[in-house]
Amino acid sequence: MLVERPQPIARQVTKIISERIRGQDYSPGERLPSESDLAEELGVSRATVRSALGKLAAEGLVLRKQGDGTYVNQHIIDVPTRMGAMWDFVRLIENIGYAAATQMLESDIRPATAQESALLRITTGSNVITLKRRFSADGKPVILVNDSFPASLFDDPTKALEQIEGELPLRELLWQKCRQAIAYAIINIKAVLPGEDAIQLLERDDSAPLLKLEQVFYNNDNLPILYSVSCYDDKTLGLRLVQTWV
Amino acid sequence: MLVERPQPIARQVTKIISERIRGQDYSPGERLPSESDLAEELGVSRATVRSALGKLAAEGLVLRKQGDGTYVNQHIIDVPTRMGAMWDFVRLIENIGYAAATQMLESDIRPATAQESALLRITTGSNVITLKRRFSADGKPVILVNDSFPASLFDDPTKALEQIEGELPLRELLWQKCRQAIAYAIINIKAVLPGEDAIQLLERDDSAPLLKLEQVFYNNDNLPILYSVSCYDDKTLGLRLVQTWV
DNA sequence: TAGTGGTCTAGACCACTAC
DNA sequence: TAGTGGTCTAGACCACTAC
Repeated sequence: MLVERPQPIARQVTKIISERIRGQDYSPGERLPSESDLAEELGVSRATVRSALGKLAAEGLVLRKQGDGTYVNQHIIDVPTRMGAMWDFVRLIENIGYAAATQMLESDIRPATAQESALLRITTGSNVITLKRRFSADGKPVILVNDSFPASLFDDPTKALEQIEGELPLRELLWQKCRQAIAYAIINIKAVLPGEDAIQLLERDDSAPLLKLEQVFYNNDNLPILYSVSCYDDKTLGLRLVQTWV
Repeated sequence: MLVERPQPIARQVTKIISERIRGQDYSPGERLPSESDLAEELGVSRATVRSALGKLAAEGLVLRKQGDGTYVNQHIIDVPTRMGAMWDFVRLIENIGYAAATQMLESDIRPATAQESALLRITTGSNVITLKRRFSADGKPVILVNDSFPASLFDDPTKALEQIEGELPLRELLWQKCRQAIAYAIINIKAVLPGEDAIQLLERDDSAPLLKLEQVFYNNDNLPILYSVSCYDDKTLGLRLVQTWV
């Protein structure tokens, strides 16, 4: 169950090429070796190389031109927030160059509200575990997150509450403690004026608007396992992302 | 140059399966036929079926379970905004169920500002074409867009200005008139208080915050070809999207 | 026209799950 | 244990571009 399996070859190739680009073994704007040459050099099939390059193209790290070649996209190297990483706040903050810190403000286990039971599709009154966390960049609070998930995911919910630490990304926590993998999420983005709560906890001296992200995460069996609401100080952080059409 | 080429087989397969799901030939939550069965039925290789299913899985329309099967994801069918379609405002509005209308408020050709010339990487003072457009949902104004792109993309910029109509998506326009295809975009999402301009043009009776999207679009040669700033009334429209981890 | 990326096939073997 | 999706290969042909 917990044996270390080797990474798939395609993933290894993705990593190798990605590191060559980031390490400037392939310079910004430069044309990569052809797919056939890469396949020969790395001792894999061309299909495997194409699979790896496809991943990098979807991230925007390379641009492909039929009949010509594959080029390094210098602009994307500095853009910290690829879409998939958008919700990993610690990595997001660190990528921009700040020191990230996580603080657990509250954690509780209590009956679900009507909204929670609807979104998480559990019976009203059954227990949810709730967390209120705060993320800081260089000591300045920038993100406020309220999470709630069904207590039934854990064998022993009360014990679970003690084990939860602020540092561990919820994605990891849900996998390690509950064997729950997140398959997809439905996300709602809004602009809001901060409430009293947010003004105080984000230490705002004004009431400039915040980004609010409401997210419901589903597992591979299509069951909701996490409801999360984040208030996001875009003045300090900036929510940047890359969109590709491949 | 303009001959109609048949769609790639994988794309056709994607379309067929997608339509079967949306038309409930495969019911919500149901397991699809196995990849081998689909391949046989459609007369294509399993690799082609997998390529098509990969696209649908990335959109969140199906969930794959190794050793088990591929399942229809009923939740996603109603979510209008897949990430790729997020910037096609007309489709966005219509998908939610409103009647969409586009209005060209201003169009101009003038020397680039310092910011524009920096973002579009053209020499200061060279001409840009600028558009101010407004999108409505059921007659209610909901999105305000300011576009600017280098006049040099057109052979005859002055003439081009006359040809531009509000209805045509810029993506189409850039392709049809300039043979420019958008490869990727870098997007910035912010929350702002609406300016005088926006309050008036979006006919707001309050000054509730708006979403602001700043986007720079690049072509396949990694040259910026379009700078676009959108103010977005999330109260009426809601910015919803699906994120998958595949 | 040589060389590039884009598409597709047939086949093999593996990891995993429902039964 | 039968059947599923996940990975990988070798090879073919095509569309397209730089030269």
